Amino acid sequence: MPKLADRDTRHTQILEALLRVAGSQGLHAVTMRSVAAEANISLRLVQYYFETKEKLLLAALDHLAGRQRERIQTRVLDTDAPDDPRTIIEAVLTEALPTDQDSRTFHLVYTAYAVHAVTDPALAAQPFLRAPDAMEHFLADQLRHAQRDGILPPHRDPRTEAAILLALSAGLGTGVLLGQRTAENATTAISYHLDHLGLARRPA
Amino acid sequence: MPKLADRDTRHTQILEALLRVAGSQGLHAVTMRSVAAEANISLRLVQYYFETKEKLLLAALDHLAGRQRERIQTRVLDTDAPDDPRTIIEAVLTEALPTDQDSRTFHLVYTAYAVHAVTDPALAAQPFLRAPDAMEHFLADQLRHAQRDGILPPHRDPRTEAAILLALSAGLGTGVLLGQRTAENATTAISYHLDHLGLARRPA
DNA sequence: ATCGCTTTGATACGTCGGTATCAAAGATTT
DNA sequence: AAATCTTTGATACCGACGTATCAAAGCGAT
Repeated sequence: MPKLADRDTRHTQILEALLRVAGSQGLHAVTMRSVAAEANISLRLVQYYFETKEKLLLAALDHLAGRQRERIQTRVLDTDAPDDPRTIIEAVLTEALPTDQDSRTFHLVYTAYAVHAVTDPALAAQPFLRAPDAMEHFLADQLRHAQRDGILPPHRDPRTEAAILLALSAGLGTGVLLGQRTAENATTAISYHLDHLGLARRPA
Repeated sequence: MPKLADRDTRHTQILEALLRVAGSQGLHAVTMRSVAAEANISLRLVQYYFETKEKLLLAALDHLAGRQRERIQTRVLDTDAPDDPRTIIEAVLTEALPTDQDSRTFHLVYTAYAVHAVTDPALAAQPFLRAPDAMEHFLADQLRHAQRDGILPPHRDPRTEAAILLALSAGLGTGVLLGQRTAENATTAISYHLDHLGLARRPA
C-alpha cells in the first residue's frame, strides 16, 4: 500500500499541508499532528522528514518565500510590457496584495512569522528581511531606470521612493487581509500613487 | 499583608503586566501564570479579576488602544502648531512608529492581535478595525482642511491620500519593528512623502 | 533475496496551560 | 460585630503538544 515518494515530493506535500492549515486556521493551529492529518499521513512520517517542529516551520517559511517569488515573476512576465518600469512596479506591488486565497495565506503566514521573529532570536537570524530588502533594491533600480528613460521626474529619490512603495503595499496588504479595505481599493491606491509619482509608461 | 486595591487599579496593574510580557517575549508568552508572576500577584487573583484568558486578552487590547490614543493626542498637543494640518499629520504618523519601548510594544502586540483576528471570529468581531478606520477619516478631514486653506493642491484626493498615509506609516512601522529599517529612516520617508504631496505648513 | 529506505501504528512521557475547587484569612463597610 | 469583598495557597484535572520508542511491514535496488 505505501507508495514511495521521493524526498522532495514528500517535503512539498507536507509543507503545502502546513500552509493550508496555517492559512485557514492560523499559524497557532499548526501542530505536528494537524499537519499530518491535513497531509493524510501519519504523525510519525512528519517526524521522519522534519525531525523537529522548528525545522518544519523554517522549511515552510522558505517554501513560502519561494512560492511568492515565483508568483511575482510570473505576474511580471505575463504583462504586456515586461520591461517597462511602470508596468513592472505596478505588477509587483499588486501581486503583493492578498487578493486570492494563495496570496492571503502568504500574507497571513508571513506576518505571523514576522511577529514571532521580533521576540524569537532563532527566527530573527533567518533570512527573513532579505526578501523585502532585495525587493526594495529591485524597486529602486527600476525607478533609476525610469529616471534615465525620462519617465520619472529627476527630483524623486529612488531609494526613498522604493521604501515608500514597499511600505505602502505592505500596509495596504494588511488592511485588505483584515477586511478593513477591499483589494480594489488597494490597487486603486497603488495606481493613484504611481500616477502622482509622475511615473509614466514608456511610450511604445 | 494583602493590601486592597480597587478594581480599576488592579485591572490596569494586571494589564500593564500583560503588556510587559507580550512586549518582551511575545504574545505567545502571555499565560495566566506569566502575567501573574510579572504582576507579582497570585495566579488566583488574575482569575479573580479576569475570569478567562479570552476576557483578559480582550481587555488588554482595549487598554492598549486607549494608551495609544493618549500617546498620539499628547504628541499632537505638544507640537508648536496643534492646529496646522501638516504639523498634526506628521505628528500622528510619526507617533505611530515604534520608536521607544512603549510604541514598540504597541506595534508588536497590536500586530499579533491582528494576525489572530484573521482566523479567530471572536477577535474579528471586536472593534479592531475601528481605530485605524477612525484614524483614516481623521487624516482625510485634515487633508480637506488643508485643501480649503490652500496648502494642499486641489488635484489630490483626500480619501485616497489618507488611506495611503495610513498604510505607509503602518508599513514603515513594521519595517522598523523588524529591524529592517531605522526609525530615522522611516520618519525621513514620511516627511519626504508629505513634502512631495505638496502639503505645506500654514504660514504664521 | 538481501539490504536499506520508507511508512504506519500504537503508545508513552513530560510539560505546559486554562480552568476549577476548597479552605482560610486579611481588609472594608455597615 | 457581621457581612462582604479581596487575596493567597495549594492543588488538581484535563487536554494538547512536542518528542521519543519499539515493532513491523512494504517497496526498490543491487
